[in-house]
Amino acid sequence: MGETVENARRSIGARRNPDSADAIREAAEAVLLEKGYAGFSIEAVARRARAGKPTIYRWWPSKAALLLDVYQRQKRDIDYGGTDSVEEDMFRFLRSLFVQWRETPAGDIFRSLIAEAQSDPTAAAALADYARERREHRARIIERGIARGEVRSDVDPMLVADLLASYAWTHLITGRLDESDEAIRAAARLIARGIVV
Amino acid sequence: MGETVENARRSIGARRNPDSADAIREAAEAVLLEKGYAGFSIEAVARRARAGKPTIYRWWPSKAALLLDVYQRQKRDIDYGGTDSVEEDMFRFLRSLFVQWRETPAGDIFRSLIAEAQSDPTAAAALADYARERREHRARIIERGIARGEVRSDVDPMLVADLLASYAWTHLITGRLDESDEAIRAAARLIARGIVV
Amino acid sequence: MGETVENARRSIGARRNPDSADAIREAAEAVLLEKGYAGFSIEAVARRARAGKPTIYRWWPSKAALLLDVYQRQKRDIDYGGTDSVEEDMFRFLRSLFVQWRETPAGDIFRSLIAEAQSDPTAAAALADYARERREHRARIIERGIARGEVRSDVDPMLVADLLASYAWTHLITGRLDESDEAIRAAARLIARGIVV
Amino acid sequence: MGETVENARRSIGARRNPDSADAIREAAEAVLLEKGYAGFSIEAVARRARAGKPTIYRWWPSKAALLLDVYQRQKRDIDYGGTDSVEEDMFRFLRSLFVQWRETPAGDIFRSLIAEAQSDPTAAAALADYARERREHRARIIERGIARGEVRSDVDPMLVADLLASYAWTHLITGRLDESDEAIRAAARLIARGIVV
DNA sequence: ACCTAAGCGAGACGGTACGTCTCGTCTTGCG
DNA sequence: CGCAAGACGAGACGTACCGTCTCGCTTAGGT
Repeated sequence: MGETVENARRSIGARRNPDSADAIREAAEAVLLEKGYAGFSIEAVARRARAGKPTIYRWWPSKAALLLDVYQRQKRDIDYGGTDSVEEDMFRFLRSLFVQWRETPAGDIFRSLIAEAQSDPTAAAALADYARERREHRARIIERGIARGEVRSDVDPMLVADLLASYAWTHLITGRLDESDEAIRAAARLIARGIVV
Repeated sequence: MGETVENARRSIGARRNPDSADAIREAAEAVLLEKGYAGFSIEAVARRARAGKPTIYRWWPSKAALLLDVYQRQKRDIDYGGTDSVEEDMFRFLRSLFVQWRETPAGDIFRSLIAEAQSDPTAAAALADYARERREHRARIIERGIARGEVRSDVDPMLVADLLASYAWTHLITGRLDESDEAIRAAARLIARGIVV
Repeated sequence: MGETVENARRSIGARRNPDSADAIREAAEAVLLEKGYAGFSIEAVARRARAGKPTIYRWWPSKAALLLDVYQRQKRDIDYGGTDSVEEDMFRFLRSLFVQWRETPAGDIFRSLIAEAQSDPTAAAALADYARERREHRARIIERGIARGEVRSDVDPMLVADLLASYAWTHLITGRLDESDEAIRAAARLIARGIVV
Repeated sequence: MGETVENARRSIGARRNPDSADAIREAAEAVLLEKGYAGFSIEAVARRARAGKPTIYRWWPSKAALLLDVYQRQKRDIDYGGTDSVEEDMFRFLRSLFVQWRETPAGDIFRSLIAEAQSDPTAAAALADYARERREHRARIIERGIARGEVRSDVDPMLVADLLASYAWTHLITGRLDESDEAIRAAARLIARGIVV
């Protein structure tokens, strides 16, 4: 999986060199991990990847684009439950997300992306798109609940997805990913109570 | 309110000059408003306030400290309800916060503070402190509900406050402060249903 | 000679841009001339040259290096005589140096360099090197005198060169470059008498 | 003599407090010794002396004034010979000066004063005055030589004094105070040969 | 015995410069 | 034409001093 380039990468002609792109993504992730968002600069990534800065700018127009790319590359599947209980499904989703953010670089990367989005409109747009897509995806938990008659039919699945994500995001950006399973379950239960028939 | 200094501010002896402090706070707010978080630098604030950089660093150890100061100075009271319905109280709190963030500089300032906290640990600590204090304050809505028997006594008021704040924060940082009253009420109702007896 | 850059200088690739180097040298000289050593700062030079500070630091590690460069760029040839009389050769050397220091920026630049060397060890080293090289060069006047039998063979040419330079330097740093030809010749004659056979 | 102030110095009424003046002079000397000219700032002296900056500015209008004061306070007598040989007298003077500059703070202080004089006109004037006075003093060595018939009567004593001082100053400012007695004697002999009958 | 005047330590003030960092752009020379 | 390399103008970073200011205190000398 694209281990560190040893001697030197060169151009492979008039087209994008996938090795370079990978090296840059890996370097970005490594820098983010080691130095955090504060030390995450295009300079640092280029140095680390032994890549020229223009090569980065050529393919990722902004820091945000690189962050998003790295985040999606890094992200693994989330447990969306699939039990016959919305509470259980929501609990598993939240716990799974908390674990992933806590134990892989994904959390730091996503925090960086959120930070970047507060000043860079393109990052903001990308983040908004991504968030909507994820909400839609998570909304299926509720839709399934409605379908099997567990959840009231007048509940807006997107609103519930929004509440779930909000809870997770806010814990991420305030450094509270260390919530216990009980605490997470309590949140899931509270929301579940609000929506079951 | 913050009239332009005419000739020049000077030292007023071996103690802090409140005029300078005010001028700096005002300049910080103005820069943030005009240039956004991306253009918010100590240099820019100093230039705008006609203050020396060391004067800023003397009293605000970091950009975060200045941001927080400006935010608290800017913040006005929030409607915490006080009706005999937790749903109504929560709705009023959320709507009032959305309005304030949308229609005053407070929203942009708080977004900046959140962004800053993702890279600056002191900002993160300050933000966490502030958030906890606010949560405790908002939890009273629920405590009142429990006291009058409207809310189940096994509900954790801090968890509810957390959910409320999460909803608001996430809408702030994803640029969705334009939710309709109906949407906000739907969120409040959902949570309320989950906690009433 | 040093026309003003019109639109903007740019990078010309991964190598030094001679235009920038020249612009910086010219700006340094101009600043030194107009503001004197007290007003000679890297900031001021960068401003004047419309160059970034890092560009200056990249090529001149210290103020001293820039000063020395400017001095050598500015310096023109000195009359080292070449007559058949050491007295006449020494006189011409001294007079030529006094004239140059008095009538061109070289004098002020060299004074600055001496001042800088009193606090900056790298400047001190550079100045010591330069001084030694110049002494060796000037010592040839005496060596020629020894060769043609005019000067005693037990005279150390470097000592004589040292005395000559000392006389000039001291007059420079105490603002006594306005010595008459007679005064300069008297000094040359005194030293000559001490060394002829 | 002027031991470290223990508790605090205070005003002693509407007149200069000699204790403060002494403490400042001592602090100036100590700072110069420990940090060198580069670290010699009014701030540093004030800190060291536990004095207010205005107290320093009140009595010494410039860094140069303080330096000169400290130099004169520090300076001890020089051996002006008094033998019946100008060469011996000049040698003793030079050696004595080299030793003093090398082994006491005087050398560093004087270097600083010379540096300061290159940018500060008041320092330059003070230095020029001081130098002239010292030259006149040293010229007596030659005058005595003329009086006893050892030195040619057409020799200008001030020129000889100038050459002597120049040799010493230049060695001071180029860090060559470590000349051997032989080297110093060679210089004295060369000049002596040029002036004896 | 009171009052004024000036010196004192202290330290904040508006500034300028420091030397370093990163930004995003540019151009080269190789492949 | 892509690539590594790295220089470029720009400008922010946080720190050190600059020289000035005002404070609250102390003391001496004139009233």
